[in-house]
Amino acid sequence: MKEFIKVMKALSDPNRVRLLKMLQKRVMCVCEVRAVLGIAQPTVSKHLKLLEDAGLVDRKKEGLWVNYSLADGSRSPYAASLLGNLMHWLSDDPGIRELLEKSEAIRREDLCGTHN
Amino acid sequence: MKEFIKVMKALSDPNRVRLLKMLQKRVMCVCEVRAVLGIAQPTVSKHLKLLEDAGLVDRKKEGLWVNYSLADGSRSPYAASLLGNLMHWLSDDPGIRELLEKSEAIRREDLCGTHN
DNA sequence: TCACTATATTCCTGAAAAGCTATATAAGGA
DNA sequence: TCCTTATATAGCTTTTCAGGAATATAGTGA
Repeated sequence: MKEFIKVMKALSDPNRVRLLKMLQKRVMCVCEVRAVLGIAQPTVSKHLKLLEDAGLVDRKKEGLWVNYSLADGSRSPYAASLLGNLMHWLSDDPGIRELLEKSEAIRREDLCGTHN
Repeated sequence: MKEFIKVMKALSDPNRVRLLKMLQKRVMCVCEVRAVLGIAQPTVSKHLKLLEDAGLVDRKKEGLWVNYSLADGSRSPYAASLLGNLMHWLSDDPGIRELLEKSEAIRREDLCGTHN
């Protein structure tokens, strides 16, 4: 039950759902997410940690960056099912579409070093 | 997005999930739920209202009682999918098994009128 | 070793939510 | 009409959680 609730809570926040929808398209680092969602960097890190604990996201440190990607679902059957559903859910949502466009236009090299 | 979040939030509480698992077996009134979950009657009513708003549960007033049942999913595709998954999810959970047994042993005629 | 930078952690604040008691509403029977 | 009873709502308290600012950690390169 605890595992199930953890996954559901992770999916109960709009910014975390947006994050997952973006990760469906490509791997992202923290500062890219920050730029697209328009929230502070520590907030992004916290969301990502929550998603990782729920088995929804994998992290891979590469040099100074940390690349986050959708989990394969091997850690939680609930996460696996929900990620599968999310693939088609909300694809027509205007807000999601807008975010995905913004996400495509962003390059991490342009973001980092300028501020944070 | 709002509809999606509403469903996920509704499924993020253990007592509401227990409630849905019980409703998989049979229709229940508020005081039956109260007796099985061991929480106050107003709390049960609030949970049920939330589940109804999310399209997960249907209510049908019959005389003095209100009978709650699982929704057919026609009001929300998210609710429909999740209810489908819930049918097999958590069926082996010890806490859920225990609740279902307790639920079977309860009759609303024995509960009501004594207190509330 | 020393700066620089991407990410994580800590601490705080305000809003949301679960729980309760007390009260209101609604339906049935006398 | 009055009383009883099942459920809903209001008001309150406590806990949880999203958000931000400030600080710590961990890589990288000079």
